[in-house]
Amino acid sequence: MKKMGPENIKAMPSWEAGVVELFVRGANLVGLPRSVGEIYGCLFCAQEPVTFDTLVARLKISRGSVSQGLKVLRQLGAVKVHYIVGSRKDHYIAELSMQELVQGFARDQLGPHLESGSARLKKIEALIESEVDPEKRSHAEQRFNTLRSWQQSGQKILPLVLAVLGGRKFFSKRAQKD
Amino acid sequence: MKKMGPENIKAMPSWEAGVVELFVRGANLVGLPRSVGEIYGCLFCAQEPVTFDTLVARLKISRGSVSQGLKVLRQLGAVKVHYIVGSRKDHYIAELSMQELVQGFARDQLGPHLESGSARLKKIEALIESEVDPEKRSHAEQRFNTLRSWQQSGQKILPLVLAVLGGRKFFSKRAQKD
DNA sequence: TAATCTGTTCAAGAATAATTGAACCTAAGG
DNA sequence: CCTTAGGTTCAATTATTCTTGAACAGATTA
Repeated sequence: MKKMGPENIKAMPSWEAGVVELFVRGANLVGLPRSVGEIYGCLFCAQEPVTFDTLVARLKISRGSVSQGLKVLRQLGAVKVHYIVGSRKDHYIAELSMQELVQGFARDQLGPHLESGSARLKKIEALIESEVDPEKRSHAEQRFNTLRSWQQSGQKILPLVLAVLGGRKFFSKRAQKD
Repeated sequence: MKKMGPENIKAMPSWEAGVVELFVRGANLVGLPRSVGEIYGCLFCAQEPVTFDTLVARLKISRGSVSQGLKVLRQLGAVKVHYIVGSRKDHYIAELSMQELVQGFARDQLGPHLESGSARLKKIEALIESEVDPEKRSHAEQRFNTLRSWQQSGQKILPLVLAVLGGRKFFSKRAQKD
């Protein structure tokens, strides 16, 4: 089979650089590493599926970063693998549906936090009932109720956001293996 | 004037420790340093206004951290200073209105990002019009439109979130000096 | 004015998080 | 089998962010 010659490694056009920068800031905003933003940005701009090696060349980051970044993005549902016939390389494309992106983020990044938060609230409640002496109990309970009401508000918001973005359903329990 | 004896420095009750932990994780979730979460958590639990020194003692963190943490929290509107008569010390109380907290966060943390994002979008648009060669122009424009539609969705969401939390108005331009 | 009390600032050090690159798999080709 | 291409892993390095504490500034009192 044909050996691929050196790839498409011409410099990134400036509008793409701008988009990449935008996604780098976005990634940072939601607590993801810069490299993840770069990779998504690059795929977002691309007209055709992009290979691993092209990402390394275009972004000038290490193979390790690309591998890990793609892993995160696949897991979030932000990129899809596009298998191309006579090529052993994986080709990647960006998921452009905001709905998908937000759902993936909610599932993988927010979900676990919300669950653990919920567990912690239960613990706190138990501690209040068992360890706070009566004179202070009422105040502690009041604060606890505030926390719970915040949690409830939070839970209302997520589905709402998904609805605005055109989404239908919410996250169940997760699936998708590495 | 009377010299204050050594403060209330008994160990933090375990339910408070739990709440502090919760806020530490919350702070981390929204990109704020641990110490800010600790301080807010401590104030949140307190029955009465708390002094600077009490925070240092209860949380076992440095005066510098407390000073900086309180600065952030004041700026966000998450704590208020409560002036108490015959005391030169500042006393702090936590703002318990979720609405206030979210508004402050939107104004100080999100706002600037959204504005700069908007500016970047304009730049990208200009670059596409001026530098992308015709065969690729249409694709680039299509991607740009996707970005803009995402931005618009984002802008719809914020007021909506504030509404769910009982808020009325949104952020204008900011005020409040250090 | 000196002395003390409160709190702030910021450079230096400590702690975290991200990136790199070489070793390492696995599948396919020869 | 042995080799190579394509990717992944992970320990070590590097970059970033947080915390600390000593020096500082203002404000009050003696």
